[in-house]
Amino acid sequence: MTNLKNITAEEIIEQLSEAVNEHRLKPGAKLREDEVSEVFGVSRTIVRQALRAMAFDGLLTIEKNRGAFVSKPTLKEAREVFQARALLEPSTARAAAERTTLADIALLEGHIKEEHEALDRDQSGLALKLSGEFHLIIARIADQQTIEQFLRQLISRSSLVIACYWKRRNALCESSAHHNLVEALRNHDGPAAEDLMKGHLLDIYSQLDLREYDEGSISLRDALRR
Amino acid sequence: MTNLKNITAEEIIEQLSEAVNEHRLKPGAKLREDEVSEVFGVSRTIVRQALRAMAFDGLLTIEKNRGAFVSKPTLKEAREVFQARALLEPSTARAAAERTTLADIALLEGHIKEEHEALDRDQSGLALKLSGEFHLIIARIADQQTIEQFLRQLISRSSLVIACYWKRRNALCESSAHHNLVEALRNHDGPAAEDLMKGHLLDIYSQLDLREYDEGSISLRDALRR
DNA sequence: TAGGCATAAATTGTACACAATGTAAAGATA
DNA sequence: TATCTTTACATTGTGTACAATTTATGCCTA
Repeated sequence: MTNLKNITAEEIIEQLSEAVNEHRLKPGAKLREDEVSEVFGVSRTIVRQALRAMAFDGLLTIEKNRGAFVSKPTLKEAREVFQARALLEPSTARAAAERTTLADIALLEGHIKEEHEALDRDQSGLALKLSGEFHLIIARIADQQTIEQFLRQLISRSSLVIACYWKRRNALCESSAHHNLVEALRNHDGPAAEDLMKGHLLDIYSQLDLREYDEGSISLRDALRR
Repeated sequence: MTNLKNITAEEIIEQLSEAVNEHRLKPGAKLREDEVSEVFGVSRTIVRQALRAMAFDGLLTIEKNRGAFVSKPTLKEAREVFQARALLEPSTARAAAERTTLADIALLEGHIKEEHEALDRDQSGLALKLSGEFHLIIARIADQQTIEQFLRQLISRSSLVIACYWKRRNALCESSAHHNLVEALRNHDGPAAEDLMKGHLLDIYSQLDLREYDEGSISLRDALRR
């Protein structure tokens, strides 16, 4: 991959996170320290730093003496992630609307364009990553670094949720939600941006299959008893 | 301190975090790896794990090749922390109200009692920590682990903000806000809990001195030019 | 053949040595 | 004296060896 030496932990985090967000690394996948250190040409020390950092963001789950795995959100976690986003993002979009510049608009539109192109090429993973970045940019426009950090985690975890619970296997529905949001931002219409974001999140949420299934296997015995 | 061996990184995080939350470790304080490892009787490897973890929560700031310091929130960060809390906590309090049990009430009242006792003994640091835990318990009652994690960070960082920007040096004002919140939760009155929490956070925020001061020193030259 | 036990291999966890860097002290020069 | 340089020291960063643990393999027994 990147063969130039002096690869830093941050670069590994960047690349691995991207792979997770694009679903090239799927929930449950194991990341062996030796393997990663070989791929990037660094020592295990650096790799461990990177894996730990990603675990803090919830992207990986580290099981003691067993290793690092791409996290598999439970149903509860999946719901919580979108509940948290529902609290943070609409207000943030409203705040962003009041500060949006022309450069911001251009950036957002560029992202939408790339996203569409990715979808046309059936690179749904890439499209998903770009879609997530779109939401992050809005937090950046709002100039809310603290919330942006939280959102970065939540959006990455959303990607895991989508990997696990998305209803239609084929395509990410091509909605005009992002386009409408950009319009609201362009017009500095805070309330509209807030409403659109709220609706957009509900829209995504509704396309997840979060029905309760038998979490059990606690009661396998019960399940077999007729 | 704890002399029994096999001290784990988590225990170090726990103890150091407590010290920061109680203002026994003040913003700007340096945590040398050797010193910490001596105190806890563990190797630097473990200490480094702990310090890194705390840095992720924003409690410490690690400067490359210089070490770990208790974070000093900037004015902007201070505002952002409370803006984020304002988005998360009121809704969480409302959700909590619908699920509060008698055991929860007892727990919260116990906390309030301890907090008062600490204040009576002039242990304002301890009171502050207990006050923060009160807010965390509400998130736990709401059964929102994701939000609880974020709040844990935000509340710790609030403690740093208070250490840096609290107006009156002497006492944490003895308000009845927590007591009123418990009443709302007891009555399963979600809207009331939400409003009380919103007001409570504004109340704390208004007691911070977040006036813009000359962040500069960028322009020392300008400052001296008459 | 299935299950359990012992052994070997693979993998992660930790300590430590040394390298890289930053910091303070002493000396030199003007 | 003040400022810059050099030197020595203190502290953090990284690679590696080894310990602890888990996982896989083969063997034995019922």
